[in-house]
Amino acid sequence: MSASPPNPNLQVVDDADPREAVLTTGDMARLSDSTLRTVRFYEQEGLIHPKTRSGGGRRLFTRSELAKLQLALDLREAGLSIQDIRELFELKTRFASPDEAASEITAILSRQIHAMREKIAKLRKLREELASMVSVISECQSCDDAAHFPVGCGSCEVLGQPELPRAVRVLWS
Amino acid sequence: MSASPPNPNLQVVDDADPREAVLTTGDMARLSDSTLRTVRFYEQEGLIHPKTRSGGGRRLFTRSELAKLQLALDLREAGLSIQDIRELFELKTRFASPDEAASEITAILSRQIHAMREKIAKLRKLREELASMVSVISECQSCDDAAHFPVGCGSCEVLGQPELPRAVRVLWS
DNA sequence: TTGCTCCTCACGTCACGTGAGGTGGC
DNA sequence: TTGCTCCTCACGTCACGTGAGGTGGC
Repeated sequence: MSASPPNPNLQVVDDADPREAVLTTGDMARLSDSTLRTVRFYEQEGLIHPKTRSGGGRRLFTRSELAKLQLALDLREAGLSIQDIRELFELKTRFASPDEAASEITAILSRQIHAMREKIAKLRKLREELASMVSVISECQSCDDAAHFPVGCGSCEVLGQPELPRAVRVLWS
Repeated sequence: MSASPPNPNLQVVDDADPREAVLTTGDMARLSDSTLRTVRFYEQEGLIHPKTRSGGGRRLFTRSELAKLQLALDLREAGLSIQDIRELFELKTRFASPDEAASEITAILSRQIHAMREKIAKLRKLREELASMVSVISECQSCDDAAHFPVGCGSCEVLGQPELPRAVRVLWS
C-alpha cells in the first residue's frame, strides 16, 4: 500500500478530538444563539480568544471558547456587566495560592448569588402582581357598560376592591 | 374674630388630600429610589407627567404619578423596554369598548408574564450552578498542593468529578 | 464562476450618567 | 445673603445593532 495522501479535511481530525474542533465566528454565534457582532465584541473585550486565524483572516475558535461564550451570555442575561464577567474569567490567574483563589472566588460568587436571589424575588413579586391584574381585568371582559368606559371605571365595583393590586390602580384607573 | 390670612403653606392642604400632594423631581427620585435624570427622562418619554410647573420652572407631580414611576421602574428591572411600558400605560386609551381593552391588556400581560417566568427559570438555574460551584471550590480551600496551582488543577481529583458544573469547567480549568 | 460567509470600519441606539453653568425658594 | 435644590443643554457610556464595502473558501 502506498502512503495515503495528506488528509486535507481537518474536520475529520477535529472529530477525533472534539476539543480541537474548529469553529468559525458564525458557528459560535449559532451555537450560542447570539450574533456575529456579539462574538466579535466579546473577543474585543477579552472574554474569548480565537485559537488562530485562517489565511483569509477568519477567527477560528475551539470548543472550550464556545463554553466560555455561552457562560458569558448567561451571566450577562443574569445582569452582570462585561467587567464583572471579565473579573470572574480572570480570577484563576490573579492569585498565587489555591486557598486565596478559592476564598476570593467564593466571595465574588456569593455576591452574585445574592444579587440573583434578590432579582428573582423581585421578578416573582411583579409576575404575581401582573397575574392578579389579569384575573381582576377578566371581570371587565363581560362588562356591558360601554357607555361609561373608560371614564366611569373608577366608580365600578370591580375596581372598588380594597386590596386592588397596584398595577391595576396605575394602568386601569 | 377677623378672617385668618390665606394660608401660604400648601403642604397642609396637601396633607388633607394626599392625592394632591405636590412632589418635586427630587421627591420623586428619592421616593422611587431612582435619580433626577431618570425622572426627567421618563417624563420626556411620556411615561409620567408633572401636573404643573412652579413659577421658577420646577416640575410638580402628584402621588399618582409617583405610583406610575414606581411601576415603570419595576417593569424596567423586569426587562421591559420603555416602549413596552409606554404601550401598557396607553392601553386604556387605545380601545373603545371594555371587553376589547380587557382582552388586549390580558394578551399583553400574558406575554410579559410568560417572559418573566422564563427569565426566573434561567436565573434560578444559573444561581444553582454558581452555588454548586461554590461548594466544589470549597474543597480547594484546604488544598496544600500550591506547587501545582493553578496549572496542575486539571489533574486534581476534586475537578475530576464526572458531573462537574459547567461554570467550574470554564472558570477553574 | 457564483453564492454564501466572514472581514473591518464606523455610525446608530437605548437608557440613562455626568458635568457645566445658571436660577429658585425657604 | 447663603446653601441647597432644581433647571437646561450636551457630551459620555455600555452593550451591542446595522449597514457599507470588500474578501475568502467550498
